Parts: sequence; structure tokens; C-alpha cells
Amino acid sequence: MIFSADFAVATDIVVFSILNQELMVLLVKRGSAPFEGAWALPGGFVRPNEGLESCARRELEEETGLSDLYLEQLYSFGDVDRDARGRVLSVAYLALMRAGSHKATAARDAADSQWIAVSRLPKLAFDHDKILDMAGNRLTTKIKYSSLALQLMPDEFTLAELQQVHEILSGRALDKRNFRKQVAAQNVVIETGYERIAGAHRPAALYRAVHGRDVVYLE
Amino acid sequence: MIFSADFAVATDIVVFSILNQELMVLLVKRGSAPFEGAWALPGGFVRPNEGLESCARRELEEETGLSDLYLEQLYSFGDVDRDARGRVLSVAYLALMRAGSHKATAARDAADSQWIAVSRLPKLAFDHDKILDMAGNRLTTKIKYSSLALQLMPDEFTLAELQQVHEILSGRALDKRNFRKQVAAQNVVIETGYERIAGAHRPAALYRAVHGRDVVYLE
DNA sequence: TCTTGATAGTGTATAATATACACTTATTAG
DNA sequence: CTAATAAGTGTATATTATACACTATCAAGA
Repeated sequence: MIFSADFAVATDIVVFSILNQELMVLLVKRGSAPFEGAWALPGGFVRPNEGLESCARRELEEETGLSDLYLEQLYSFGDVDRDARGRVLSVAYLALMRAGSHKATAARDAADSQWIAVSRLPKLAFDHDKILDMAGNRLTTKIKYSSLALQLMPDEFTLAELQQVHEILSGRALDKRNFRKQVAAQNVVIETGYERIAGAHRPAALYRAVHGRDVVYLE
Repeated sequence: MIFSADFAVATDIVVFSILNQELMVLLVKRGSAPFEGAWALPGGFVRPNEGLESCARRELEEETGLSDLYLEQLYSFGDVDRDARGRVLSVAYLALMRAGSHKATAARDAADSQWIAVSRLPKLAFDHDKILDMAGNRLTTKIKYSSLALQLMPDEFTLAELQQVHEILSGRALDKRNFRKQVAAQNVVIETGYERIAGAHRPAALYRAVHGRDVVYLE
């Protein structure tokens, strides 16, 4: 070996989801030092024969019971002193969970994993504040030029629900008619033909993502 | 140590520059196995007490004699089999060199480093083709919504020169008057007050980047 | 010194896109 | 059958993007 192999490599995952009109992130409570008892991003060390994204998916499944999420690589954090135990490089991932599948979180050691509103975050372990901040920025900027927001929606959804998600992420109210015109022009959703009847009012048409779980870029 | 520390971490740098109206990338010829004699991206292993970006800058200086470039992290490549010698994670960086400083490249072991036109690339070592491809995409998309292209310009430049760079990167001709209106509206360049006299024609006003070596995002 | 050739520099009209804005429709509950 | 609630729709205006052609300044050379 002509090179030194003395890094540990980990993945950390920032999982966002919308719950009760709020942007939530999934955190785990650390069970051991360092930062024992503190909140941290789910994640863990990459195994010798495991790819980076595979590691992220496995750690998510193990620590939080979640599987089958949208996942994209975010950034790598490799400051010399970011982990007191040694030299640890973390490859951070941004993950999005479809609304309505929150029950899965209750699986396994769920007592130690919890959805927390991004607007009410505790101080996190390691440099996880920085990672989460970068993930939030990626999310809010990328919804403007891609179909990323659809990854937060259930398989079928109404346009009013999609608009709400955009409003939560952009932090401002959107005009209903203009929003619908834009969505129609983007060709990323299509009517399923079914309707949702939900109360004493006109039923809403249901839509689904044209490109399934792929993210497309809008011209 | 409660975790396995058996990764080698490297940085690889995709340095772009414009030379004679062409987009060029700086490659080095490998002097040892694996891929001995093949072209590769400059880069090398991160030292125990060295940050990722510091490593990228040091390797660039050592292998190509270049310093003081614009640098941004691109993506991390960690496939299990990407290096036959062992498990190597590479953090790739995108670097841009200001035009007119090419002489620096002739320094040191320059025989083994060379600017090659992106349109006439050889097959590269490792997964460096993939890395270079991703860097090219980042560059060409990002110039549309940021002041990134200014990092390819010398300290002082004319608007015609800036337009040429945009035309090379976007691959299409731009209208002179519209280009100048856009540039003026972006507030990222300012006249220096000097002119460049270059031949039997009206001299061109010289401009410089308002934000120096920082990249700003255009609304 | 006058003509030619070369690049710098400038404005306007039209098309396309984005924004602001209010009423009608379908349904359930009482 | 009336009231309440959310779904669904179009148009006029403002803003932004595009297409397009001539004048200005200089150096070289006749």
C-alpha cells in the first residue's frame, strides 16, 4: 500500500418531511459518547464493501426504520477536528420522505428517533448544525428549478396540497391560479382521474408525479 | 476506537481554464501503477492533519505549480472498486483558473501536466471521466445563475472577452447588446476607468469583478 | 491627410412570461 | 333548501427577454 489508509468514512442523512404544515427533520438521540444524549443526524460508518449511498440507506433503516426514500448526495465534511475520536470524513445526504408514511418511523428503536420541526431545533452533536443548514438551503433553492418538492408528496395528492408544500418551503403565500398555471406548464404531474372527497365541499382532483421518484429539472 | 478506520481519502481536482477560445482542463500523466502512463486528474491523498480543501490546493501546487485558484467542492466518489489498491474515497473539487496566468503551469514537473481541450479528451484513469463530466455539467449550468464565469477572467477584462467566455461555455452565440444589458443589470462587474488599446480600432473599456474572487448568485 | 478596415459601443419595438386579481362550482351538514 | 367550505377557472397588466443595425474610435497604409 503506497498510501495511508487511516480515515473513517461515515454518512449522515438529513431527512426532511412535511407534517402538520411544518417542515420536520428526523433526528436521533445519541446513546453513547461523544455527545451522549444529544440530538444528531442519523448516520454511521461505511462498511468495507458498501457503497456510500447504500450505507446511507442501511443506516436510515437501522436507526429509524425508514426505507425507500429519495436520496441525493449533499456535501462532504472532513475538517480535521470534527470528531474527537479520530479523523472522520462524513458524506452527507439529503433525503425526502413522502408525506403520509410517518407511521414507519415508529418501528424498531423509535424511542431514540424523532421528527423535530426545523423551526425549533435543538443544538446538535458534532458539526450536524452546519450539515442541516446546508441541507435546508439545498432543499429550498432546488425546489425552484426542479421537481424536487414532489418527493415530499404522497403517491396521490391534490394541487392544494402541493401548493401548501411549496408555501411551507418558500415561506410565502402563493396565488392559487398562478400556481396551477405553472404546475400545468411544467408537465411533472398528471391527473389520476380519481377525486378526493374530504368534507362538505367540492371534491379535489388527485394528481401523481409523471416521473415517479425521479427528479427532473425545469428548463 | 469504536469504528473501523480503513479508508484512504483523496482529493481530485478538475481545473478548467479558457485558452485560445477553448475550454481546457489540466491533466497529469500518471508516473506509476495503476494506470501508469495514463492521463488523470491532479490530486492525491489527504494527510492526517490536513483539511480537504487544503489538500486540493497543496496537490495542485505540487503537481502542476498552480496556486490561488477558485475552488469549490463538487462531489464525493466512493464506489467500492474505484481503485484497485484499496478502498479510496475521493472528494472531487471544481477549480477555475483566470485566463492569462497559464505560464505558471510551466513550473516544476510540468512535463507531466498539460492543458487539454475538453473537446478532445483521452480516456482517463480510474473514474476520472465521470468526475470530469460532472464538473463540466456543474460549470455550464452554474454560470447561468451565478457570477462563476468571472473566475475564468483575468483581473481586468473587456465585455467582449467576457461574452466570448460565456459563448464558449454555453456553446452558442450571444447577442452583443442583450449580453451587455444583462451584465449591467447583474451588478457583478464595474468599469476600471482604463481602456485596452489593441489594434487598429476603437479601444475597449476594461472591467473588473465587483466581488473579487467571491461567487455571487443572481437573484 | 484621407480612406479603409477592424472592433467598441449603443436603443427600440415586439414577443414571451409573470403577476395581480374575484367569481362560480360541487359538495356536505344542518 | 340554505349555509358553509374548499375546488376550480380567465383576463388584463406589468415585467422581462428577444430580435435587430447603425455610429464611434482607433491604426495602418495609400
